[in-house]
Amino acid sequence: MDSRELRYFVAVAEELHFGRAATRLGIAQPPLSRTIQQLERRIGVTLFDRTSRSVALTTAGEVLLHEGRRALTALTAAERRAQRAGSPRLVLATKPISDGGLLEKILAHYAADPASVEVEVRICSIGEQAVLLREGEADAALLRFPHDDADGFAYEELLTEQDVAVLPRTHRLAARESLTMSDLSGEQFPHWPGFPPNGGPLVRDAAQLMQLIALGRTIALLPESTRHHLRTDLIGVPVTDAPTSTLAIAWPEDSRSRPLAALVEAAVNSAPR
Amino acid sequence: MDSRELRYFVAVAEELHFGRAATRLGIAQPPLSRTIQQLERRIGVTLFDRTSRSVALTTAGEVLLHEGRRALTALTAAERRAQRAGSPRLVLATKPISDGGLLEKILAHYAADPASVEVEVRICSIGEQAVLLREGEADAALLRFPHDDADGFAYEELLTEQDVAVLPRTHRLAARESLTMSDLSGEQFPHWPGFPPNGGPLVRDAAQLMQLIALGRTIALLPESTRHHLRTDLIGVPVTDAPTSTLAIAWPEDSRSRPLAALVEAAVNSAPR
DNA sequence: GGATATGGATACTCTGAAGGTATGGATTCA
DNA sequence: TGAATCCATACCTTCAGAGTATCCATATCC
Repeated sequence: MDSRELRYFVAVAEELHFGRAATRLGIAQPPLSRTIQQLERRIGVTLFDRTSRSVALTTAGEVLLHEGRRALTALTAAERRAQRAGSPRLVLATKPISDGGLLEKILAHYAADPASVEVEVRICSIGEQAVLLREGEADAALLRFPHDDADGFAYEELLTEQDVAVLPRTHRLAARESLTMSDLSGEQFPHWPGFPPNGGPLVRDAAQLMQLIALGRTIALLPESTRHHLRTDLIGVPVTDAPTSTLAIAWPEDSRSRPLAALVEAAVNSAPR
Repeated sequence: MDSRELRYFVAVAEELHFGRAATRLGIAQPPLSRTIQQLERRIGVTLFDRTSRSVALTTAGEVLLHEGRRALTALTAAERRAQRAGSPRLVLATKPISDGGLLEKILAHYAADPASVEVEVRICSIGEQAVLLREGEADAALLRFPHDDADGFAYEELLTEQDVAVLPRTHRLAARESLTMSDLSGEQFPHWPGFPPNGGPLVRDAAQLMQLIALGRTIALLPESTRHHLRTDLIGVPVTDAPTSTLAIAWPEDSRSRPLAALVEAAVNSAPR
């Protein structure tokens, strides 16, 4: 199959509207209609049930949307990885607050390796690391289980922490030595992107989250290590029965790059124990 | 990136010769040279070191070959899976001899499910199941670990067996009650495709293997269950310290098809214990 | 060392696929 | 019933991709 056709198909499948999809693709509507028809004819299945008023995916269309997206990201990933293969430099994707204080150690450890190359650290917004890794923009990423998803990646677990409640210092529970989850039952938690809305404010990055907590609009359960770099108007209070999460370094399963292997090793050696 | 360019690149990378690659692609050499030049220019890296006498992959080229092959199979897989999504039918890929006698049970179990759909069984030659699964030709495959590789697939282990030595009845060891690996040290084992040559005859399918064993040209270590359907001129002799192998059913990690889930369940329920 | 062969690059020509505009025809809605 | 919406069709245009002929560099051989 031609990747152009697939890109067009995905656009229509996402918009469920030929006109809008055409605009998004920067072409006129008629050639888009034709291309989709050609695609359907060539592969021999109907992809959309369309009336003159509505467009809906068929079962086959749903499958093609799902698998096709994968194929397209694989395509762009191939290109990006090839581009970056020339320049001897690693890109490490990480979230701003949840590196468990390990990031500096990892970089120092790795830099001590005489064969080390330059490491570019890309601070990502929430959930973005996996995308960067999948699209070949990054060589490795620090992920946090179970929040992040490592399917299709190899990974090494680095450290497991319990969450603490991050509260404004003015919060009624801020002075407590420790809390239990039931103490937090009435609280408003943030709405993480990619998760179902829970009534809380939508949060895209760490600074924004901290600001919202400071304003008393939400509170959050974050890994213990974040306590070391909280703003002065916030406080982290232990929660005895809080969930734990595990920091891991992940990389594309099939990568056989030496510098990457050294970086992973440095990360593992930087982890406690 | 355009999939056409990538296909052209892969052809040249595999042939390391523009003329041959062009022939293979069914086009003339000049447009191929131009397309590769355009690709290099667009992504900004040199993919081949070429003199007027030789063509060699650069590091970036190697990366693109590896990743690009993946992307192309993902592309064809997307198409095949979409094509097959319409017709309610499952394709199960398996090797001819190594189903552990389980295949019939699985099919019977599954057919008993009132919601079951037709199952096409594709008998594969060695190592072909993973390819069929990867390319979207099959919905599930019976694999044998550690011989087969399940990377990128989900799987359930079904049963573990110890290998027996399959010998011609005329073989000097054929009458023995049992053997050890050291008894077999002087024997000629077959050359499995995809493995380094070991001097033995290259074997592509089961019938061929059995024939070669009967002729005394080779012997093989095969799962115990194959003893039930050996030719009468062959015999399977237990080997006390032979390696074990595990039969598993594998499927594309991200498949969410109901009939497939039912088939997997039937397979698990068909397995001993 | 000159003749020959090999193999990728370049110059040019041409065709068809991809894109554009105009419009048709079905459905919804006021 | 008329207007609006939206996908399909008809027809035209353009440029990317394919072809042929040829050049140029290097290896090979007598």
